[in-house]
Amino acid sequence: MFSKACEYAIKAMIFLASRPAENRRAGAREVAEAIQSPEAFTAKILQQLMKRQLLHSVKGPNGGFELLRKSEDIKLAQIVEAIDGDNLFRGCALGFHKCSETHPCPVHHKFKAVRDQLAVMLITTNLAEIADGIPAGISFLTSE
Amino acid sequence: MFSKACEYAIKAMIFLASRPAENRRAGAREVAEAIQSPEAFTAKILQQLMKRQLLHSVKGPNGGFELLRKSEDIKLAQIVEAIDGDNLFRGCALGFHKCSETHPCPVHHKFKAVRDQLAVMLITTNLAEIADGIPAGISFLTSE
DNA sequence: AAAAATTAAGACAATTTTGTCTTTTATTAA
DNA sequence: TTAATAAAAGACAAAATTGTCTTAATTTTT
Repeated sequence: MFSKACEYAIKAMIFLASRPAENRRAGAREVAEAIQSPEAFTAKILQQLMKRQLLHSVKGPNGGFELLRKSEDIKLAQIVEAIDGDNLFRGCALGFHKCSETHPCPVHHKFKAVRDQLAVMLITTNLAEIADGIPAGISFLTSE
Repeated sequence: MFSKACEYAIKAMIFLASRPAENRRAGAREVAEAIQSPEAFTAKILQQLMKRQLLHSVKGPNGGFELLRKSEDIKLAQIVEAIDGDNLFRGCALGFHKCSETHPCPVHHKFKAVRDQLAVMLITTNLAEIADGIPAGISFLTSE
């Protein structure tokens, strides 16, 4: 569904959002350990999330990354779009550029409902609601 | 959403299903031209679809590929599963193997509805219903 | 039987994605 | 002010996906 990079991005953002407000900032190494992802690759992704205005970073000792906005104001769609683009939830399932309601590919109508439901979910779901389950022990971010 | 290989597979199967019953068989070149895909790569995919019991092939002059079963009896899910596996419509969105209803990843409940809708659609949609629009001029299989 | 057409198979190549390493730059703390 | 820490940037490497080419095997037609 998502690229590996996007999976890491979502996990990283959830991890940052799930930390106590007074200590939200975390370094790339800490993030990578928490979400069990390759450190250097994760660092690249965190930089992409910065360029897309989702994260902010601080260099030097005690530096690291933190959410640029409140977790309530960051939507899943923004993270996905930052890394994978919006093709998954807006593009044609068969890859046609000119596929539309009036000029549909053979599976257009079948996929439309699914794609729209996915789009609505990604656009309306904010980080806070999915991150809050972690400290509460209701959902998990590692495979153990 | 799907790999390129899977897009080609779906298009190829739709193309074959959309041909008149008396002349359903088509060679790899003909298929590739019809769906505007690289010929040799497409031939490989047709071979995969054969191994997965979705196509049958005949060698020699006037040879080619044809559906092994009636288009009504071939589901989209079988094509997708043959090429990309079932991860898209059964796996965890964040890639966890141990993600489940009782041990959910942070986005599990949010994605469950979407994934299930996708699964139902893929499993219930047969080739006939999506291929019939092509000869009728209602849907298209090329970008022109 | 021979020639032509076509799939089958496997090696090879290009591209994209994923992942690593090294050097530089900025910031903090001592 | 210096040393330590951490992000920034970019080159490099590995793996997966996408795509090509060549040779062999099979079938049909003549």
